[in-house]
Amino acid sequence: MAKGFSTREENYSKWYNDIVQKAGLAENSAVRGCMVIKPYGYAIWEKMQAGLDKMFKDTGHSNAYFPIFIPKSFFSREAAHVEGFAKECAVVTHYRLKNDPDGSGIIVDPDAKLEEELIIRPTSETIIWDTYRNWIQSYRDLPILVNQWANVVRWEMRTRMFLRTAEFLWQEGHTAHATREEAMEETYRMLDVYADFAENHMAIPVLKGVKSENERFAGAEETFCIEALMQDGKALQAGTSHFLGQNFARAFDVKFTSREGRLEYVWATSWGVSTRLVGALIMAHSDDRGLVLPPRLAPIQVVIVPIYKNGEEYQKVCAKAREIRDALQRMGVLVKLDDRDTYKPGWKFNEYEFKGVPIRVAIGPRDVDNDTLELARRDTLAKEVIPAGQLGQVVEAWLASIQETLYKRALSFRENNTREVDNWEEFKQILDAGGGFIMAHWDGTAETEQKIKEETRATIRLIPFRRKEEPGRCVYSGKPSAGRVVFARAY
RNA sequence: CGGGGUGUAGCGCAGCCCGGUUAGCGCGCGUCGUUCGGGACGACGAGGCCGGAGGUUCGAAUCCUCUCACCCCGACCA
Repeated sequence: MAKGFSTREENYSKWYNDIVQKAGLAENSAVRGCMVIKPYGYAIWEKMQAGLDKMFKDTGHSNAYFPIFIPKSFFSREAAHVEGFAKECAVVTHYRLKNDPDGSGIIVDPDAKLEEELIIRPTSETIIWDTYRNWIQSYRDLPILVNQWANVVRWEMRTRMFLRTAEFLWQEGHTAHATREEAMEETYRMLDVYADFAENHMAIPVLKGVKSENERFAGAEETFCIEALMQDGKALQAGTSHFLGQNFARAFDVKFTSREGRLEYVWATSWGVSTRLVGALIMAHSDDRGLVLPPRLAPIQVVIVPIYKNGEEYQKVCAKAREIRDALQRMGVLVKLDDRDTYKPGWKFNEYEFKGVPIRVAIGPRDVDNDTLELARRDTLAKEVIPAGQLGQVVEAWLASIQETLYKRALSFRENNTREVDNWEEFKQILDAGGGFIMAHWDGTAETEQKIKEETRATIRLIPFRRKEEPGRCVYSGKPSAGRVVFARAY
């Protein structure tokens, strides 16, 4: 185990914080609840953005940008929406500072009070639908398929790096459609995009389903989500896609003339994922030696560490190292040659290990003489000496294999920690003994869900889309149930 | 907002109960030398308004009062 690292066993949340800190992903800032995302952490987010952005474009969406400030009155137009977000909004009340007359510093100028306060967006439905009103008159103007990359602010009581911060980065898609069916299709489509991204880019298997009423987005008719299981047995909501019905169209009076000449309200969706995904990535794959990154999201896929005793060897080894770096680069591999003379090879091995770099190539004088290279893979920690000429094909194979191994490992973890439970005592016992997903019957009432939450801190993560028809009895109330839902303690 | 904790060098901490020279340790940092295939070693060196304000005292990191900040656990949430 790495020096100065907590283990998952010992203290899971300390382990998580150690990784964030030691891998150089982020740090706390001078502002409570807000983090500084450091270059390496931001590079991971950029890779996520790139992957998702392409998928959004491929499904017909365009990016746009709306203001960070939302007039308070907009916000209160949709009743459920305000209700849901009111408690965590930052509000701008003034637009000017001035020197304190008593000379002790700077104060808010009381004469610069805003006519109407501005909310710093916790999400952008209201300002976007206020704008869409002017964009939409006819069915010919539909659909509108827009996405925005932005920051949002939700004044959370308690925060955790990446998983919950007062300000976070995300994307929010906001679409407008002529029919319920089309909007519903879009809601499903984007959830599939998220699931595809989670599984194929992040190597994290996810469950897809519908949120219960309690967990539904404020202002939505239905919220779909993907849920992943973290290594400590807690669930993490990794993405949501909302069918907003005509709620926002009504609130902002967005109507269009249909093909049949009728004036109708527009149908809406919204969907988002955030920098929280970075937290999911950490908790899904990393081990007691540090971060483990799936190759598709690794800012550095291969690091080359030269080994040498003196200046002469340094020249010789680095010349060869530069050759292989260039060769890998030509193949499109993200490769870094760390030829710094200020750190020792052993130090670098550890450094890149806790940064989660998938493949390490070590090259020393012996390798140059024998025309070999030593490769090590981060997921299994296996080392292998290969002929230098095979580097390209081995790297390619390993990157694919690491991506696959991580997914399979995460999948088998989830399978081993998903249990069908029909007995209330067992339900509680499993939660206290490591958690995981619990598939249990539920009577469908919010009251029962609430009671279960109060007694166990577990919530309904989702009602699976595809669940077998299996009549049963609610694990808590014993009342009839049409099928199992997924319970877990969640982040 | 409730409960618990912590503020002493860049980071992690000791010292505080029981007040008394120049406030200490580890890591990190700088210079030099030896090292370099899994976090090297030695020598020398730099770095502190002991979170802030007030008080008690001949004397405060240490005792008292007040304040501010942050962290952890809850409630709330992506």
